[in-house]
Amino acid sequence: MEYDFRRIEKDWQSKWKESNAYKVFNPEHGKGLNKPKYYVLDMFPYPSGAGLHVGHPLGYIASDIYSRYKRLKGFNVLHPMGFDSFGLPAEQYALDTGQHPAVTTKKNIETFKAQLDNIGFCYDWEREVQTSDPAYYKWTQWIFLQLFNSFYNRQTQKAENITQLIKLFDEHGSSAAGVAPSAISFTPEEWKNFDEKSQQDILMNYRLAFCGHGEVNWCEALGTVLANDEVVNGVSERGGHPVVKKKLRQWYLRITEYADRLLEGLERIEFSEAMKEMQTNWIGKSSGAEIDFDIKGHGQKLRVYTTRPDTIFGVDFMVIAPELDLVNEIKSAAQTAAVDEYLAYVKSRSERERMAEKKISGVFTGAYAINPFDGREIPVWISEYVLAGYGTGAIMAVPCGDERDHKFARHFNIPITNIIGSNYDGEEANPTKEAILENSGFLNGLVMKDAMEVAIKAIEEKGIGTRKVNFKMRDAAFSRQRYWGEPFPITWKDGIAKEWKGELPLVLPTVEKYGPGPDGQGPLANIPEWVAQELETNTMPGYAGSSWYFLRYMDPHNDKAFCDRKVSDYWNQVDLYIGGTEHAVGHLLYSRMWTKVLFDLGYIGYDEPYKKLVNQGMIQGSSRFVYRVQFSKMLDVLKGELQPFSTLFIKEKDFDELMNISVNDNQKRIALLKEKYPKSEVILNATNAMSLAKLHVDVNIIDGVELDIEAFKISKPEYLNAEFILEDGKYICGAEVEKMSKSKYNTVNPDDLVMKYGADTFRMYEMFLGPVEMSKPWDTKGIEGVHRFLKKFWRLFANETKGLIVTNDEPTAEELKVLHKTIKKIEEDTERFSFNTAVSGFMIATNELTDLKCHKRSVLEPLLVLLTPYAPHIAAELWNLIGHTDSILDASYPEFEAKYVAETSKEYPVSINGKLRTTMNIALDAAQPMVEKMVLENEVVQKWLEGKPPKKIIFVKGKMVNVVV
RNA sequence: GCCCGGGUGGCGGAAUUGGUAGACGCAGCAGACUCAAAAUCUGCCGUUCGCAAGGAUGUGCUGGUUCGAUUCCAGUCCCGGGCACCA
Repeated sequence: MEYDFRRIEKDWQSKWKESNAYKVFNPEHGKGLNKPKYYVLDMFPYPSGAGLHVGHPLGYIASDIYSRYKRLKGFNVLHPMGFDSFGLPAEQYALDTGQHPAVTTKKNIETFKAQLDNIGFCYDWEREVQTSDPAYYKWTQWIFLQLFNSFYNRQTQKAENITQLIKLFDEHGSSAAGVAPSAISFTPEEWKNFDEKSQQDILMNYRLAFCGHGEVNWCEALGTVLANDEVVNGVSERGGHPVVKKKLRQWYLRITEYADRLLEGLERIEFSEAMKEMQTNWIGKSSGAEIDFDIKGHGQKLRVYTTRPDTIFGVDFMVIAPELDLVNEIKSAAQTAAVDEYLAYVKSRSERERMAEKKISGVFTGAYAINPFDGREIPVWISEYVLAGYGTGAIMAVPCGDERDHKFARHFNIPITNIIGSNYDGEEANPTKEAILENSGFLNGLVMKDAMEVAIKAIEEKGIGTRKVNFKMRDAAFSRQRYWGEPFPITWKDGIAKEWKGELPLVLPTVEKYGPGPDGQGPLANIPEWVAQELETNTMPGYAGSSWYFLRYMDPHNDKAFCDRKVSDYWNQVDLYIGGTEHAVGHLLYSRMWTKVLFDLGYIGYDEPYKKLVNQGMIQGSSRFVYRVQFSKMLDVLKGELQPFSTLFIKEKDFDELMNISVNDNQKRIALLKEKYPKSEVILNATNAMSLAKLHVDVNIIDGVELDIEAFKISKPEYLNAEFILEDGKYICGAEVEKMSKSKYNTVNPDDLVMKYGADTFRMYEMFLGPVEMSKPWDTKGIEGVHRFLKKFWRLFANETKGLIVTNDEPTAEELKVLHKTIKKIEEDTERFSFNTAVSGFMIATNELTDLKCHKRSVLEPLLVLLTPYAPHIAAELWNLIGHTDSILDASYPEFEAKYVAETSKEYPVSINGKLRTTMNIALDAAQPMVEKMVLENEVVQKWLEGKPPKKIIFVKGKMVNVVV
């Protein structure tokens, strides 16, 4: 009876499918109610055309193991899967091939599902969601309308319906409590007398989803705007196309109103410190003050933002962002030419240039600001290092305390005032907060961090400024000029945006062509019927559908609500969320905001979606290279035809050496080759034209680093006559770790591994590679070891000749010890997501039981249950083989206490410095001084000190490890 | 530049967080079974001295605390990730 994993896995997968074994019940159906709930969620995939590679399932396997474990522990577990099926690549594909994105998406999803089922996940597919499904995006649109129809009440600190804001305006005008300051102030009467357009324009400034004109990240190549987190180093995250700032009408989410709550919420959830740090940095909260400076000889005031009001006496110059209108109002006649020239220069520089080369530049405006405390005249400069979009777009520069200000002052020879005495060395700025202030008027003698409060109070008393908190985070751009996304249920009439009157969903229409519409509009603008209805022509961004999907899984077929309140109360927060770090400041921030809004409006009962987040590491590809030298006939070169004449594959280090020789020095290159490979036919016949190339080779035809030359020639027939330079009869490939991708020929398809070793082996091997959180290059080599383990495990139950060999004998103490040790280890490891050590635990137990020749049911049965989450198919098969008629999926996880106690010796708990230790484990010569230091709570040690030594002390390598009475 | 992680055999990685460093697996070496192969099993496997028993040394580097440090502290050098003119 052999371990026939192919048959076993096929059988069980179809059995589980037929019996709906993984169906999850909501409480109203009766089945879940008496159990506590547990919600395990994976970040759902974008169904790309490339299918799954071995990197994808890492997190899915971990979550599947944990779900199955929790289920065996008696929880009602929700562990769904779905697809984030709106997005750019499908649309790009449509542009290229003319195939409708819905068609390709459907095909891709089918492939994904087949691949996932192959690995044996316990998804309830009846709960699948697809963001591009009208039944799903109906509710994305509905939630969008909730955002559109809400504002953030700063007094109650939550989202409220827009009608409440209208009421506030009716009663108190623009100065109503809780209403953010507005550009225009108005009384209740004025409000009521505004025409509709004016009223709507004002309301738009408060809606949580709003439309505005602003500088957006415009990507010409993609023909759409991008959110800040979708732009990396001045190019688009997807595709790496250049991004420029452009003023456009766009939809936004007013996420800035939630900045404080998004920060506060981090304290209540289990995210990794790194993740919290990333979100905190992105939100970028800082507190300080805004201060007005009079400008000499102008009615104008210059308002700056600073986090260090304590340094107000150290201000030696001011800097304004070049984009500010104020610049032109205050520039002096003498400086006008210089200022204009500088403005032109700034305008000529692209965002990328600005980021790439940060050189010190700027120009004096000719104006002076007056320090409100000592009346000093401070020159006002403009420079591109001050950003128009942050704070007031103007700063007070304190060179002795700020590195950038210091460099600027040095560069332009501006005299530096020292207010921190010896803490400033004249060479480098010192941003300390601990120094005692000097040359600082009424702040003299104060420690800087204490002086901050004093300074802010003085500023407020003088009426020249206020305490101010600023955030780096901006409102999120929420519209895309694309086709394959949710349409906005919004109509425009006379410049007023209104909720679409029809019944949701507003279905995405079919288009003839997917190209952009007129004037930077989306493809929807090409459809006459759409435009005739005055519908919004933008669509929502990719993160719209993913911002709330975790709620839809709870109640996926509800057509009355996005999710019944009773159901969302039952399933509550996601207990465990597994996914990559790449969504740190995108999806994870947006979905937290949406959750808070839905909570504020009373639709759900909690304001954080994810209780605990585990970031799985990326599995990188381990690429292999061959190093090609190609020669062409001289005659062909002269004719301009570079037909490859002969090909040679050389060693990596020789290739590197060749690369160091200039391309123009072909003779030198050939000489080097002749020296290295004097026997090579190819080189002896070499002519002048040589080309060098480092080529990716498919990792699947390589064993380690050794190239299978025959297989290589079959896959690339053009190299049939190529010559290979061998070392010890082998061609050794170069190796590099890169991102796993088809174009690098370093992807490994899980289907192939499942076919060769089985799903159970594949699952366990992915876990065995190392901690889930860790990124590591894929290496197929070790998979044999895990496969051997499963075969060995099988042989504890059955044997080729005799068949089933499980006995009903009583276990020995030694066997029980193995069992209990293993139970303890696997449980603890599974609880703390240490799946790699848990797999080791199974291997150790199997080895030990094999050595003990233990085939006893009472020992093997609990182990089998233990194994179920990790290798469900083999566990189910063996469970039935040993006579169970029920499903192992319903078995109850064994809750034995692990017992280490052996018959012959006892370990006594000893407390050292207040910490409990289970063993005494000390060097012999060090024992006496240590014992004197110990807090003695232990009879044996007490007696020892009284002169009654224990019966036996066990030493290992001179160290006492155990005490026996 | 700033902020987080992390440096342990030939390799992936363990070490219950201050108590036998290198579990488990891969690779390697030697052997058993076999006509042979596959499969399976046994032994060895950080470095170094030794025929051996055994000794010395060893967790990036330099110090420190401790009876005892891979673990804690200070300094330093590498590697990975995030942010990057946010005043």
